[in-house]
Amino acid sequence: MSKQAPDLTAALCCAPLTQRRVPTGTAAALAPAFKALGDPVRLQLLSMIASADGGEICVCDLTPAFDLTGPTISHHLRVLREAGLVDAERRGTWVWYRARPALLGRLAALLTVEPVAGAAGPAPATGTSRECA
Amino acid sequence: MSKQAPDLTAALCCAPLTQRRVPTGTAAALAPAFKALGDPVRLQLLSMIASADGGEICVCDLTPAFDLTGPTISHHLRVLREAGLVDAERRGTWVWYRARPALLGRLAALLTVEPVAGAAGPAPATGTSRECA
DNA sequence: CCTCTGGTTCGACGGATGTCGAGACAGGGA
DNA sequence: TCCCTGTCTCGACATCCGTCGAACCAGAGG
Repeated sequence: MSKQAPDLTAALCCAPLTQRRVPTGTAAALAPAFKALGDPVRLQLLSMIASADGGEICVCDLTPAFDLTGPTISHHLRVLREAGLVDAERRGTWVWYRARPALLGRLAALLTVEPVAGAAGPAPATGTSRECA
Repeated sequence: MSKQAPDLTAALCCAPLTQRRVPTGTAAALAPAFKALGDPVRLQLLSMIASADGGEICVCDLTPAFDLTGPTISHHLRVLREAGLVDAERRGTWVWYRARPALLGRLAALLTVEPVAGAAGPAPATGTSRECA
């Protein structure tokens, strides 16, 4: 529980990679998220979760989509959870996963090659992104 | 040398993660790039390369920016190279690195949360059938 | 109560990864 | 020529990662 969602407060800057050098703190805060995406299974899991109808999906619908055992899928889901990319909630018998678009948007903004004025930032997110020019 | 630039032809689709499920081939092709970004040192190296003045930077300017030995920096640069994120060229005594914006843009598009319609140029005519050229 | 199903945690295994020192290679200059 | 600087390769080491089987926990019904 305590490892859920690494402190993204260190990633104050969200200017694109290609514009100015990313600070050490930002790199340290965002690299785990990229590492979590660095596995084909997790990439597909996140996609299935994020594109699910209704915004959420049950683990029972994720597991049969891969040639992997239950514990392995559960491990990958925990990695995504601890990276802050998804969130889980148990309702009755089943556990439902949903995506966290805030971090996803921040990663996309970091990799953007063109400035793309009016960045698609997390509108309902915490506080104001004052640091983002 | 033969490992330079993994076949990105498998990543035919470039629709955002959140729109539809990422195919297995796309996930397998793009996951190594995310894995390469999953290290704070490599994230800073790529940023220094991509944001360098003139579009390229010498290894001799990268190495002193970290508390790491030469071989370690060289290793990280090779990972970025083999992921197709950067390119290297030797000119005289020094080796110069430059970014490859194509793959970077594809990764950013995959993580985009909003379609960003109309952000650049006229509206896309075909609505949801956004096929990658 | 017991049992069944869904999901997670634990422990273990093989393979990959990050880091270093030592050495090799490339190019420029004395 | 020899040497010096810059960069990469090699070998080694400790650690981390992906995967599995077995066991464990949480709810829903009997």
